[in-house]
Amino acid sequence: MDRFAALGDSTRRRIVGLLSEADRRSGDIAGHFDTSAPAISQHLKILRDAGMVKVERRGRERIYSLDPDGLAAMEDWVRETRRKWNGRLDRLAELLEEGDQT
Amino acid sequence: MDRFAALGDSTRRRIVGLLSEADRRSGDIAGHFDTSAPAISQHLKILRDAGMVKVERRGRERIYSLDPDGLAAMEDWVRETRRKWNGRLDRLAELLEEGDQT
DNA sequence: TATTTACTTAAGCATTGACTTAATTAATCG
DNA sequence: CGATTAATTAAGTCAATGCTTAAGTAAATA
Repeated sequence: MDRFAALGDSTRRRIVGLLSEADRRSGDIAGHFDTSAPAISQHLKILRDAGMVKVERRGRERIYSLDPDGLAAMEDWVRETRRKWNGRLDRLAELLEEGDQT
Repeated sequence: MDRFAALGDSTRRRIVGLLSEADRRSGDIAGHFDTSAPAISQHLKILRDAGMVKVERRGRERIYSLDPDGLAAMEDWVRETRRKWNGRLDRLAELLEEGDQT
């Protein structure tokens, strides 16, 4: 599952939101949801595979943190899409000015 | 299906990419893919419902265009997530400076 | 007006995805 | 060591998703 598909799920988006505020233990994350711990663990695996979060083992706990590279990749896509869109508007404006003979 | 789920599919992301470059007829869009026209039509409906694209009827053609509001909503989520993440870094830097007694 | 063109909607099917409970792994504590 | 705690992996279920072909709608054209 790629980054976008991973964020297509609202639970996973909320997890990313939680991790943007602070690093958290797996159980801590699960505590924010009504679903079972295994379900959250599965979501975390998907986010890990998608490069959106990182884990660090600490004793029997696993500390999850946001992977800024994953977020940056998202930003890149959005920015590029926006850039192309804006470029069209700019070209349109140029055309209008030409016709205008200002 | 919400905006993020809609963009979770790579075909739909490519459609959005195409529309960021230019408005296009339904058939024109379908021509960029190997899948059938009905499949693309279904994707377009999902993007429409998610507020990512708009349609305008012109004779028997349908002209699709990117809905910039939909893109803006995406940008908002990404920006907010980034903002919180950066906020953490800033607070960390402050703590380091305090301890530093510079 | 009959036909073609552009596109969507319907129906059916295979796959994927999210959830559950049960079982497993691994670290800590009495 | 045996029990508890933290988390993951396994197995199974059910709904949702994406695709296909067939059928339907509506505008343009011969």
